Amino acid sequence: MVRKSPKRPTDGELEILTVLWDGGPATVREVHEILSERTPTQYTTVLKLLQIMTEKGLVERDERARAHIYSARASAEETQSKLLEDLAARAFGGSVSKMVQRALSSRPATPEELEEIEDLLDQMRGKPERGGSE
Amino acid sequence: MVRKSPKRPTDGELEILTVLWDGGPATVREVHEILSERTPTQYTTVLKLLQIMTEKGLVERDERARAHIYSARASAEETQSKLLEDLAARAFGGSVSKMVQRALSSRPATPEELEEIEDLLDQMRGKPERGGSE
DNA sequence: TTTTTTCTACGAACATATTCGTAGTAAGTC
DNA sequence: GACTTACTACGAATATGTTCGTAGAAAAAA
Repeated sequence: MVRKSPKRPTDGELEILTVLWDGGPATVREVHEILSERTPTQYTTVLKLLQIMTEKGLVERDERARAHIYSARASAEETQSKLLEDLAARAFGGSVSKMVQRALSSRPATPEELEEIEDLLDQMRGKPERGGSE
Repeated sequence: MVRKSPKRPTDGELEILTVLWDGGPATVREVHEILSERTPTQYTTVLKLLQIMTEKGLVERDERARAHIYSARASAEETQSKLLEDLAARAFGGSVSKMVQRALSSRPATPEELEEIEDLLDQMRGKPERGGSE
């Protein structure tokens, strides 16, 4: 058996996490309602996924009420960062900045977005110490 | 049956594509040799994957010699861009620039890298029209 | 020519993800 | 209390990905 690294969330899981990040803790019904606007799905499909995600530790479940309330265990920020790290490792030889460059060169951003990115760069130049992960 | 969008390459497929991008067209043996340094794998596993990738159109196969020669069908650039688009869609509400910002803020780059990114931004401000792929 | 090596094809086992139906139970309604 | 609705648990079918062994042919070596 091959030991896989912490494994990123699957597509389905990520969709659900997105709902939870956007709207906060929610019941199966609520998740299902939001989700099925985009992707027609059966109620029990969402339920099952949430149960699996609970086992995996991706979400937390509050069982006090009859309708359990699920919430994302990791923040959007953390998960997004991990996904990016993962993609960088798999497709960019581990180089986040190569990845950023590809992202920027293949898709022009609006002036506002450029501005924001610019600010970020300034900020990083100002204090090049470690801010976040890893 | 749900029609999925063009579907990104799987992990295994991406690993092989990376080898082909780096070293150019190669036989199964060559791919296997390079690959198995990182990930111990059986020869026939690589063979099978390459066969599947041929069916899927991810690689092209030159059968003139006994040992077939495989080459990546899409460039690294194209594929990387697609992977980024895909991740942006799945995890960043479709916003590439949000994704870039997350990538930059979670992982400081070296001054050289910052410089490169800076140049890219300048370039984009110079000509904000569509430049590249897609 | 016989033997050994190198290749491809392919089936099959196994793992993981996804989807949904059915069963059973608790809660609300009449 | 009887009936209907809302929920969870769970099994199972299906899809896809991954891994590898075996068979057979072609080529190279002896």
